[in-house]
Amino acid sequence: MELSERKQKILRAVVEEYIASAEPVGSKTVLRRSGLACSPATVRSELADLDREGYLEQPHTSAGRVPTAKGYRLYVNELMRERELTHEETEAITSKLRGNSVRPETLMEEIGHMATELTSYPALTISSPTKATVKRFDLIYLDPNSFIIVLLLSSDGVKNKLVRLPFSFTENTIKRLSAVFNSSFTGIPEEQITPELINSTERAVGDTMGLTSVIAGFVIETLTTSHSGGANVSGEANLLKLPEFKDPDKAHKLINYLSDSKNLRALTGQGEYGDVRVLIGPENAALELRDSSVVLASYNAGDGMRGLIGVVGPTRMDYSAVAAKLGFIAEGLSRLLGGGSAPPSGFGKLMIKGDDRDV
Amino acid sequence: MELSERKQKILRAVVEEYIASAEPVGSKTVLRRSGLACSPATVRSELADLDREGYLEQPHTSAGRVPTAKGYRLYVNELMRERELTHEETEAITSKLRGNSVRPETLMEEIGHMATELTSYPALTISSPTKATVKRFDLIYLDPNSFIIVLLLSSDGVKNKLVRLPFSFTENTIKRLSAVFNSSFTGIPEEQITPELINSTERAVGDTMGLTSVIAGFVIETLTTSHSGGANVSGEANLLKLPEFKDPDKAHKLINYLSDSKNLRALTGQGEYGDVRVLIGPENAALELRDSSVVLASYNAGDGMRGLIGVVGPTRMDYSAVAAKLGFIAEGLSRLLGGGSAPPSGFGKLMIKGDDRDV
DNA sequence: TTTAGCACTCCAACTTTCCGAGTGCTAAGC
DNA sequence: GCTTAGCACTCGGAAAGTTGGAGTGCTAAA
Repeated sequence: MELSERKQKILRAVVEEYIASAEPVGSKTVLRRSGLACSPATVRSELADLDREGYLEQPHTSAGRVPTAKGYRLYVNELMRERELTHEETEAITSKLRGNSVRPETLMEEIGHMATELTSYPALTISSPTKATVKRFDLIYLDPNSFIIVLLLSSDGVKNKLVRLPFSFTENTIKRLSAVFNSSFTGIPEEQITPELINSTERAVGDTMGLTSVIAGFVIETLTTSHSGGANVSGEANLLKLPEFKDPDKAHKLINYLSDSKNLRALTGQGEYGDVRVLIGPENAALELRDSSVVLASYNAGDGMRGLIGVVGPTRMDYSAVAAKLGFIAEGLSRLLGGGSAPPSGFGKLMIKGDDRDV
Repeated sequence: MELSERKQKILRAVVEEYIASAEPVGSKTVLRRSGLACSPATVRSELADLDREGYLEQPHTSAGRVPTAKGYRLYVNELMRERELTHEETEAITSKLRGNSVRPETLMEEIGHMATELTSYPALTISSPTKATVKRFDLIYLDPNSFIIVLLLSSDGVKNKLVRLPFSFTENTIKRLSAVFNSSFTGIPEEQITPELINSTERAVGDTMGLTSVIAGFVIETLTTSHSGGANVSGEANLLKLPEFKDPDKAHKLINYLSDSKNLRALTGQGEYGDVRVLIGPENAALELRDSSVVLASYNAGDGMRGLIGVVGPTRMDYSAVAAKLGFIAEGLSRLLGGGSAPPSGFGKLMIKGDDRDV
């Protein structure tokens, strides 16, 4: 059922006013904000309708109206005006991305901080799990007791480890190991590194000291840990400034929930990069997020990997500004990390996608 | 001036009761807790004395007593009974340290989590800055446009970078570069890597493509970033459960302060590893910490580096348990990271050191 | 020096009062 | 039929008032 234009205007006014003030919105305020040419009484009857239809609700009789999740949903899907970023904002983001000399360990953390700063909500970043393989294998001989393992992964990440052992070996052994590993452990996914493969490699090299299994162990560890993507949060303290979290216990529960990266990874969903997903209150699967909203933008992290950057806040969130900012960051990240691959058409136009589940 | 034994017992009872209950402590409660054989009236007059001498204070007339910073200080220095860790606690710590396959990137973070869990206060870890040098230098040739730089640092950390350039070079060039760098860039601190050195290296190799400066740039970056030690916090949300942080604003300020690693690094002080430092309320230099306490244990991170692990909490903190736990963790870490070097005598006996500044 | 007794203080929790913003309803007007 | 002015009503929340109990300091006697 379609809402009349006037109802839409009123709903928009209520949502935007509530987002700004966190106070229930009354008929007079709606009038002031929407600029409609009618009386408060008319607005009141319209408000009562929107209330009946489930878009608004009253904290108690004789209070103003507050949007419901359904109301926010309609607002986000149809009523929200696209927020243009100011030049300062785009500049801040692009310069940050450019300026960063791409130290992959800290990049996502810094991006998270930037998102927090820009939106003043806690920000989270999630790197999708990858099916990495080893692209190139090297051992660097140091001395009779130690060598370095260097792995170049299919994602172009480089991992290494210094191995120091209580017995000695020759440079030649290391060279031979390096060659054998380079031919038999490259290009295969983690699950194909079976005990049999390790055994046969061991025999092929004539290794009697267990070097092979040490090295294979590192390969497996590297592939599995790079497999489960990383996740982090920043700016949790910002929640405390919001009136909806004046109860420390509420804040505590949410922050706790966010601080477990397992929970964050559960937010990973399907969707093309370029999407901005908005999950409003009860649309969230997790109980702890049921009266908060999450906005997630996904980016192309190169090599077919997707990553997410998002923020968490009260349902009363400035969706349009947040979505625009996150979308822009994700776009920049895709350019930075995604390499040559062209972004999907419409990238940057910001496609807001909601959850498909019934509410 | 020495306190009479009875006064000491009373002070201890007040501190310990207040730590446990967070409520001002009255004369009857002191009596119950201390087991002294006298009447409440006697205790009252003693309390009044301790009040006059600055060890205790009253939130208001006709309330019980609360320890002052001076009171806590005396308690920590002289009155506190050493807390023995239970077998479960020591077991939890040692097994965690043993179980950890020492992935240096995440080790300190995990240790921080452990400290939070054990003490239920926010935990922080700080790795001291190092003067690292390059111990060994390698370039791995991949294809005409790319190679990997591998640096073995004096701290035995290994750093690497994949370099991909828009022009091509031969495997031989890379080999030559590797040899030259390995001889001229190893063993020297960052400040000796001057433009002159880079220029002369460039000439020596006959490099006209700028490869030398790319590589030198990475070396410098690595040495300077490993130079400024890392810091991190975990478990900030735990503050919210404490009555002293029921005001979200207070919690917000403190959490914000802690989330800036610059501020954390400012906590680094002198002292041998093996020390446990306790900073009580106003003893803290930072304004934001003035009504909180910080307990810091330092550990030997090997190679002459020191690291800190600590927790932040209200002045009403269970100092003896916290100090014991942190001390034990630091001890374990020292053994894990500090390698062969023997711990200073008395390690594990837990030397509590206060701040030397006047209060 | 200790202790019992007592008057006094003051917070915290609970009620009560009061105000105003905002509603829904009704009846008149366009 | 939609809109609007008028009006009685509701309800939360701030302000003010009330009460009880825990705890104190002082005094005088043991």
